[in-house]
Amino acid sequence: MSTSASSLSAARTRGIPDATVARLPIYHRVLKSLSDSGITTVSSDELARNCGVTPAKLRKDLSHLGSYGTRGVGYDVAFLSYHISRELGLSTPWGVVIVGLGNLGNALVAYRGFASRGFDVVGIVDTHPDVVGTSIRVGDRNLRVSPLADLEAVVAERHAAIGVIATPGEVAQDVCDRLVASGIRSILNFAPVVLSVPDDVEVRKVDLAVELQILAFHEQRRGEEPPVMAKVKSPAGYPPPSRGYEEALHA
Amino acid sequence: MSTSASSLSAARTRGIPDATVARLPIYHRVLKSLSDSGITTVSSDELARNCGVTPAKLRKDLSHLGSYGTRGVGYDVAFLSYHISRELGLSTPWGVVIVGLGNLGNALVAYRGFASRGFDVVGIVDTHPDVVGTSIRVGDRNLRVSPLADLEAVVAERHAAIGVIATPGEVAQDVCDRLVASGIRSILNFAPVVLSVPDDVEVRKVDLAVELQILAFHEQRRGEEPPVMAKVKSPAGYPPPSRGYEEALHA
DNA sequence: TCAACTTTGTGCCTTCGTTCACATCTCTCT
DNA sequence: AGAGAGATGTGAACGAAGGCACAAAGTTGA
Repeated sequence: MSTSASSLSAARTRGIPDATVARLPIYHRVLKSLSDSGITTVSSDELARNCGVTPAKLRKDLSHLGSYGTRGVGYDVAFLSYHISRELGLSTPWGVVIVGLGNLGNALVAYRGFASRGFDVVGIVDTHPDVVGTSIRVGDRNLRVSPLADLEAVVAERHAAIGVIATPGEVAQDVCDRLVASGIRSILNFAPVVLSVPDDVEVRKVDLAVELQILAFHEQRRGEEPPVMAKVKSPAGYPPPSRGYEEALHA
Repeated sequence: MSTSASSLSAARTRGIPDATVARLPIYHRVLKSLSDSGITTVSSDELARNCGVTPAKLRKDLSHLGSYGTRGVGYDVAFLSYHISRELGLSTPWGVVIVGLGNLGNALVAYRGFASRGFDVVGIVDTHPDVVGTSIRVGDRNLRVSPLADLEAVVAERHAAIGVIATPGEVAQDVCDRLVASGIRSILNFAPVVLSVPDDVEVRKVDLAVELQILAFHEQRRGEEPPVMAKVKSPAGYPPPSRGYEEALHA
């Protein structure tokens, strides 16, 4: 599956398989879409098609939450949507602190999908003098960018529950350690490094280059050489010409 | 794992399990890091620690590529790194076309990790008159932003093999269809929609909100209520107060 | 009321992925 | 040269996830 990784050892929680949990947000989003279209009832076949999964898988997933469907009819869209959002813990918004305000950090702050799905950006942290102290519009209010030194205070005072790391790789572990020390136990990491954290902290990772490399693998395995890009040709032996190493997401 | 999903039916290719393929890019990156540190040999224990996996898993993964280690010694960093990059198809750079130049699209274009890991942004496409025609620095040269109408031509003439969708959800399926029609068979989708594609096209998906929701699920299941965010309280019945629906990544 | 039809929920089986444990091979030291 | 230590590669056991097929339950129509 796409770019993600969990470091939390507790594989499944209260009997709901991880694979199911990973799909619930999709179901939730599609249900909301259906609801907005005025549809009030949907069958597992129909819903599954919209979610890109098989009907059997969908029904089994939903069966882990309880029996919220009606045989012979299907699922009530609003009812099912509510129970999924409840299961996902979206009834109360979660505070999110974003660390790193480079290109990616900016995109994250501007991303309106956060607010619309139960998350609330309560803190923005960076080190660069040019941005620290400036005000950024997020949602319906303005947020002042805090210096890295204030990270712990921001997390504590604004009750952040989730930390997002959008910094260069070199400082990601430091930021991570400080987030953990501040009490954060859920981290979304965009930096291209493997973070080490205590067992009770969950880290999910999004790595754009990794996604592309997985695509490249399958592309290559289609039996074709990549469309002639000319220039660079693979070396006869090893090692290949080394490219610049670690590149950061944040400029 | 990070937000990703494969729609390509061919689960495994040439005997290398999907789960292994998904980890190879990590191994490759860590090996490069070790190499840059002057380390020439590494044991599976050491490498596994750096990659955040167990030694047994690492060894089994590598065994699918061949026997590139030396018993009693470990792996030659450069040798192993080369074979992984070869397996991933990174010996020749892949052309990437990015569609959508909003906040996220901009971050992607600026992301130097692409160029450093075997990918080459050969095309940037958008619809907005303000950006179409402007020049953007990507890597060591400038690229002119093409209008959406030229998508097919850009893909064909510049030999793009991978398409990246960073558009609002509403137009993602259209863009996807046109990418596929242009011959693209590997797509990385950042728009919060499920794309439908022919069987021979692989789509990987990155959805930030989904990642956060998975974190929220586990956070909730730690037995604690989210740190008091005051204000919004969950409703007694259903449905919950509906929030604005589909939000796009691209402004 | 009853029969035909629709759709869920789930038991079973297969496939995929992970972990364990150890045989095998290499290197080092005496 | 031989013994001991160290690390890989892998068979086998285990566990998680996916898919099939059908019984159970509900609806519709006569």
